[in-house]
Amino acid sequence: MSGRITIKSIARDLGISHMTVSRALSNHPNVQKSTREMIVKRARELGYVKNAAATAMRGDGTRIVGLLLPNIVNDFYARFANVMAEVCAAQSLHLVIHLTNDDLGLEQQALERLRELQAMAVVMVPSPGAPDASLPDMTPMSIIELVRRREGSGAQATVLVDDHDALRDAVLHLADHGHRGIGYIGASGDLSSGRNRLNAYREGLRQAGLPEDPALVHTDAPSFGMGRKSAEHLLAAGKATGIVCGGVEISNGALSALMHQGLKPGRDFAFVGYGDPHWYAWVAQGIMAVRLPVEDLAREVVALLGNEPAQAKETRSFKATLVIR
Amino acid sequence: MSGRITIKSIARDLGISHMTVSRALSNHPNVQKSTREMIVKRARELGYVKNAAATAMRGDGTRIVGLLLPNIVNDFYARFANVMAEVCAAQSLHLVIHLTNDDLGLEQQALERLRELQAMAVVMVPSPGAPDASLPDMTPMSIIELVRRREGSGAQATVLVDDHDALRDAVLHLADHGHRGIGYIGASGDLSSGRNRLNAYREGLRQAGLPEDPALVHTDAPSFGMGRKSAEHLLAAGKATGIVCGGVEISNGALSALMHQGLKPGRDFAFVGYGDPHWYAWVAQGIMAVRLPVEDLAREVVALLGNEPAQAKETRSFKATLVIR
DNA sequence: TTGAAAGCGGTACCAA
DNA sequence: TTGGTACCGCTTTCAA
Repeated sequence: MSGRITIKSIARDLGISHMTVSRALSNHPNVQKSTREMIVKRARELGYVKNAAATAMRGDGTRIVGLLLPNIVNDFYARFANVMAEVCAAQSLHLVIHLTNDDLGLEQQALERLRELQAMAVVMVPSPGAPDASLPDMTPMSIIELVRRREGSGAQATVLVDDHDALRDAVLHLADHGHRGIGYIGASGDLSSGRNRLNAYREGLRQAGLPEDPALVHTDAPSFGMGRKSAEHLLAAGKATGIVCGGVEISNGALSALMHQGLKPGRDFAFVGYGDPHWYAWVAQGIMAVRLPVEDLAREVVALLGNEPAQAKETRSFKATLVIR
Repeated sequence: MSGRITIKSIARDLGISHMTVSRALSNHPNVQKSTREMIVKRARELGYVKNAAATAMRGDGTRIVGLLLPNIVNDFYARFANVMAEVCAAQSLHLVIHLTNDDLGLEQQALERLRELQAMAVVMVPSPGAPDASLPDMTPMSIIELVRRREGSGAQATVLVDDHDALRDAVLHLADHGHRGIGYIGASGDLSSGRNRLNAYREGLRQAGLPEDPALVHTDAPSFGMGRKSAEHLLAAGKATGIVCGGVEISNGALSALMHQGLKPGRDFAFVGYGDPHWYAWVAQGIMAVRLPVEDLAREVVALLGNEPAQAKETRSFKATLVIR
């Protein structure tokens, strides 16, 4: 028996109607017990699997979930993807990953491809910047925004990190330890998350009774390179004795600038990272960081996958915590 | 206009045959210029995308590639997945990720799901252990094995790391620095890669004129936990002054055992990791490691994706290098 | 309990 | 240059 195994090929093989085979393999009641057993046995022998394309064509939906991340090397995104993959597998969902590199064009391309696949849902970290308003809408894919919120995006739900207190506490902690020049490197205000984090930093300064010095604040489209460059500038300017980061890639970039100059974070220079890869504990005396609730985020996202697009737009957020080292 | 946009709905909308629409949107020559322009314009307005399921049903193949990895948190796998995702996107291939957790059952499940999707190819790191021989074969998906080779697997190709020299050199380097109790933690012999790495370690000992002490060698199914436990045993036994690792997860596990005991790798204890996450450079004085050619592996794998299953089974390997710190 | 027909969205093939 | 038909694999609906 060659070629792909279908219910029809099995039916031909057994000399019966393909409908009987279909019913037997879909656990429909109206099949004689003996017939069903024979069919199930033969199907197993032949290694039959249902053709997902045929199911999709009938309008029964795919079990495909898209995941759009800036990259998957960053510890935070990797861990998120890992949990997502595990939970999706448990529900026999397919996880299709696309990397956006924080680029609107790549993001748009990925969404289009997912629409071709008829993905049932897309989980995405929206890229910074304003997308072309004339783009076709993505219905009927339900879209869940992660970590960042894009205004007027038509997303069904948003799952955010509430990092306000953790970032404010980071500033307060550095101030408590005598730092007066506390720099901030974060995302620009394209997305609300960027603005919120900057506000948390400012509130920290205010509560510590420190003035805000614009020279100590760097904001732009977040990336590893941006974090590194900003940290280099802050170090060169010499006004800062500590840095608080507001972005996972920024954090690694800024850290690399410090390490490159031979500065030991926590000893030569105060540093609070954003996102807490396990190895932060092992660098120098351990690197302080804002820890993100990855597991909570992922589980909430998967829980939302089942929801119908008809539901009201929902926003959930989970608290980040400051890890002091 | 509601519902999903199809060539038929567009045809109805324009009062023409769906065949003309199909031709216009597939760049067939036999369409009048004016007609084509009108169709293309309308399709763009409506946000038409081709239905991938319909294409698949016709037997034209999907553009889906499966990727099976033990996990995606480990730096090596994450970087591999990242490069794969980038290259796949450039060729408008869909990358479907499944995590196996090095478990044969999960691996088998993932393969079955991918067969339902009619994935054109699967790239997989085979799990340790012997799979049930009675399992249905996976044709017509072409399978590419990564990093590990499973004997008699029916894979179309295998892309390996040639780490022999790097591991041997690691042992020689430690011996040069006066170490006589050099432990090894690696995978057991289920897969050839495990055996090869152990052999490289042995050859290093031989060339260094050191005897092999079975108490210094730990091999088992590779995992973070196995690496950590093995390292703890080696440390407790007190015969080893250095450890060489033969596996990416083992390496992180063993390292965590050292750090947990407050030992500084490279100062209190010699340590050679396997796989070289960028932060290895930042821990203690920097951690020595066998660096894997991630980029080469990924590009080779993607190059092989295009090959027809008819091709002879091909094996390519890329050299790892020892990074001394 | 079983079977036959129709349709999902495309394209190859033929007819006009 | 256009249009009609049939088919891919599966299930819903109706008929036997």
